[in-house]
Amino acid sequence: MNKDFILRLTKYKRLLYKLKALGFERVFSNNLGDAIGVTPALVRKDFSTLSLPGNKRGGYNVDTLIEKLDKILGRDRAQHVVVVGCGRIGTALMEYSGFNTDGIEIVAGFDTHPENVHNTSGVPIYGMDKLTEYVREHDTKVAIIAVPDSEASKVLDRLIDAGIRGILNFAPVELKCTRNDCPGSTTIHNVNIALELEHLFYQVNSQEAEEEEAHTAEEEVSEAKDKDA
Amino acid sequence: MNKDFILRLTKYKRLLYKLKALGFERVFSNNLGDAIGVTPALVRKDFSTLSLPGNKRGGYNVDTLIEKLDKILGRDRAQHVVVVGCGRIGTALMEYSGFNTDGIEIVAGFDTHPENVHNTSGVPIYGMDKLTEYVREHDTKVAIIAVPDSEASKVLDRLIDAGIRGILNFAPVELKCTRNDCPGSTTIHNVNIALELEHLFYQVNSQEAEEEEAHTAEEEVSEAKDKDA
DNA sequence: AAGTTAATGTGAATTATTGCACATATACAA
DNA sequence: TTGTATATGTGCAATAATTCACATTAACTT
Repeated sequence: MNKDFILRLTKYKRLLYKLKALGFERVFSNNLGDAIGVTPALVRKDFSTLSLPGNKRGGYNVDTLIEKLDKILGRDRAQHVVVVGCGRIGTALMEYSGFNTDGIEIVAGFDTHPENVHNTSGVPIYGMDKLTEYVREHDTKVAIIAVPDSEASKVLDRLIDAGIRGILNFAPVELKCTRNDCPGSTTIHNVNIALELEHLFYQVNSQEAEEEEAHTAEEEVSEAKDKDA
Repeated sequence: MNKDFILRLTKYKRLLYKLKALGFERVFSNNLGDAIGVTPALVRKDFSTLSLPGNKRGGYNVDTLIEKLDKILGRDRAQHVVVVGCGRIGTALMEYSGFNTDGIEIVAGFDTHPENVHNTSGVPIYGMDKLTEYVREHDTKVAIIAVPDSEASKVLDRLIDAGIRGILNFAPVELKCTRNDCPGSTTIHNVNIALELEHLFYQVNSQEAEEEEAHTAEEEVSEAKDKDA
């Protein structure tokens, strides 16, 4: 069960919801493949490994796929998230519009100075001292870390202690769990924006280098042609 | 040249900067491997494919690695980014602290209503009508999209027309370039927060399911033992 | 009702990625 | 200077991921 695989599943699911909204009743592996950028064979293989059934000629039933994928991806349960750190990024996330349609809800925010938080989102903001209690009481499993990097690992510890099992980290440090009670039991995703940008710069730069090379090669070819002529 | 590979390179680089700051002069493949979570063999393989030289006993020279990686990752050029959409997320990014140390700088923001933007970052904010001009004049290659989903693909088009080659998209839609002049020439990274969260929920949920299973299995084992006894 | 077309489902082949293991070289010690 | 320990560099092996190719079967057509 690999990262890319799960990512594809969520992409399938979101796409299927959109298709359903458009009135689609069934869909083919090549439609799905085109839309999320993989080969139809891979789509079929994915569905095959999940035992998602299709019809030999009629493709896949959209409703069936959605239902089964929702189950597999755990949408049958409430998907509640807390945000720790209510600065610019934290509060921005609370207002983020892309969640509601996915059954995900940010239910609370925590900050060392909740009284200073400028919050227009309607999500309640509590002091950090309430964090553990809240998470335990509400049996919250997923949290977003949006604190400064200096606080991040401290917060991580507290979250794990409180029972959080999935963490999305926006702090500009690569968090990973070093404690012995953690391996396997807590998943951390780092959204490292600087890293993403560097990645982009690399691609852009190397692309340009390639193009220059290609250009040079072209020139050489045309020179060769000139020679021939 | 795969995605994970490039990601590892940037991780190596960042780690090396930290190590340099700590006074390290050389470093071993197992140090690096431990820190970024891969085997030492893979580190050596990576460096080998990039012809990054090491010493048979003395490991790798930190300065050399940094210098070469910076070149490979394109840090020898200015790394300027513009942000399109100066809402909560856009302005939050402008204040983001993790960039400066990486030679990345957000140089301008664009918004349909620049006069309404509450901006404390010092980054100049312009109207959308200035976007193309600015990008062309400053030869900017990378942009962040932080507009509502309804605007995202429109903005994407404008950015590509203006000459942007790398895009980090925070709008809650999966952007990809559908135009014929685009394939290969523009790289788009989607930071889809909802997708990330779904991913986490999936992992958390499936982990719990596994644990329950394991628990059940354990019980069965202990029952079997009871039977034996 | 029979034939044809067009899709799935999947074993096998291919390709990409990662890890192993050891020859090789180099820093350091005695 | 000689020996030894230790880390690299890399062909090869193992594993994982993807694609191919085609048998299979269900929906349409006639």
